[in-house]
Amino acid sequence: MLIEKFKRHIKKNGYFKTKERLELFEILTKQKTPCTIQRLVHLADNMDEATVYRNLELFEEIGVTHRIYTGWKYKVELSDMFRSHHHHMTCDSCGAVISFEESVGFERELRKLEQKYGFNASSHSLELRGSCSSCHSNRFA
Amino acid sequence: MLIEKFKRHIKKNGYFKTKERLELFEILTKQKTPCTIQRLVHLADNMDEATVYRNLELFEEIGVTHRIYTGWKYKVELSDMFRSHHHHMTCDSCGAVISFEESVGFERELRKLEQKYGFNASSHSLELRGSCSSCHSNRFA
DNA sequence: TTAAGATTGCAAAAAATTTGCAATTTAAAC
DNA sequence: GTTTAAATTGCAAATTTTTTGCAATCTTAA
Repeated sequence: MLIEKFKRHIKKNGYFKTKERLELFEILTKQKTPCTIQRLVHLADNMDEATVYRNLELFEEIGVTHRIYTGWKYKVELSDMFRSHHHHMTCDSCGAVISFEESVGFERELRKLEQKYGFNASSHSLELRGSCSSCHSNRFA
Repeated sequence: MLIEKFKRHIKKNGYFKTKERLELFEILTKQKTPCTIQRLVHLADNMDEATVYRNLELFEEIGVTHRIYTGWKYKVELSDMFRSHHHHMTCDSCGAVISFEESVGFERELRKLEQKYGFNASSHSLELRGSCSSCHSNRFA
């Protein structure tokens, strides 16, 4: 269970496992696409805004979540620790967010890159913007 | 000259070429790394904050700039129209931002991806986070 | 069960962004 | 060059987002 892993992770990092943190995590697990902070504040309506902010910061610090920039705002989603590694394509016309896994070929390119620059990548993000298949097939509709 | 191209682009889109816009553009051309909005507001200290915001929005709308999420904030930089296509690696320990061009192999993967999902990508961003060569070679210093 | 320390809610402050409007600037027509 | 209509700016105020201090509450480990 994800939630169990989360509890362990929180403890391992020396923090308390509070009902607010569990709930915020639950909310995050339910999201199909990355979520703005405002939306999370809204969804977590039984806890204080400040608590949401403080916990999102904590989550990011201990690697539970990460932020990505999709469309026009940055958004939050569970990190690879709790969700399989993936990237996004965002449709500028309908707003759809399509997640995809990265290819072996892409990983290989990434490794080449790290080698070339002596850079040690702990994470990476790849975001595409454009138009999804249903939007550009309806272009003249 | 970049600035000439910028002037033409502004006109082509039906907007006025004001000294504020020219100056903001100049500032952008001088940045070696992506810049937070706050920093731009600071650099453009002879124009009103609201003007900076309004013009950055305009620049984004007509494709002069784009935003990327680097480190912890999103930042603004000139788009491919005014700067050669590239991506970034950000060092989490010293904050250095290294720009790199994308490889042919990577482009190929991208095209495969578009084909697979019928997605028409008008732009994409790839951001790496991690530690740069000088930082991890000094890890034990 | 208790005590120490972490976390929360609340209220207020600070920071970031947006908006309305009068004054100014721009571009195009004369 | 003037003139004129429309776009843009600066300013002040409003709004929205994020952060902070602190007392009350909750969590953990003993």
